Formats: sequence, structure tokens, C-alpha cells
Amino acid sequence: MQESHARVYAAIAAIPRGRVASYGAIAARAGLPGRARLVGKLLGETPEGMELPWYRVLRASGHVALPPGSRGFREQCRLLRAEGVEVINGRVPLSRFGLDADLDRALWGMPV
DNA sequence: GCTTTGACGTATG
DNA sequence: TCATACGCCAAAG
Repeated sequence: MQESHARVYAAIAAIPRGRVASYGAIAARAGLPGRARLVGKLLGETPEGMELPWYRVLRASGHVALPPGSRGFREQCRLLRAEGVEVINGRVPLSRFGLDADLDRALWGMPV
């Protein structure tokens, strides 16, 4: 397990219930700015058994990253809605459920 | 080693 | 809103 990987997992685990974050934001918080794809790759390789709120991670646009209609896609929508997050047509309104600067600071404590 | 392939992001038109 | 282009980088072939 690489240090960078551990930090990515930690950043994801820190997302509060009922909230979502983008791949880019996670990468940035893990000290890997510009490496959103790495986060996606990690999640793709992450076994289902791992306890990680992977479903709280979306694209910067608010769209669910998985192929619409796929197993994972439906699972992600289900889990999000179970937390009270609105998923409309495979998309989440980040204006309300995304982590804004204030909450971000409160969570990860630190600035950029 | 080089090329291809992604659960991505930002800029442009 | 959709499409293209380019940046990014670890893995797999």
C-alpha cells in the first residue's frame, strides 16, 4: 500500500454522510493535484469488501462516473439516496450536496 | 520500452 | 448541453 493510496482512502473516508465529493477534490486533498484519474483507478481496483464510502465520489460535474444502467451505477444511486442525497438522472446537485470551501476546511482542516 | 486505457478535469467553441 | 483537445499517470499488453 502506497502512502498516496492511503491518503486517498483517508480523504474518501472523511466525506460526511449525505455529502459527496469529486475525484479531483479527493486527489487534491490526498496531495495529488491533477491526478483525479488515479483516484478513479484506485476505486476500480478496490475490492467490495473494503469499508469505504466510494459511492460518495462523483465527477466534478456531479454525474455518477459509472456507466448508466450498470450494476455499480444502480448501487451507487441506491446508497446515495439512502443517505438523503438526491440523484436525478444519474446526477447530484453539487450546489447542495457538494462540499463547499467552509465544510471542506472544517473537515480536513486545512487550507489549500 | 512504447502504446493503450481508463469510476477524471479544465478550457474552448 | 455536447464535442474536442490536452493534461495527468499507473497498469497491462
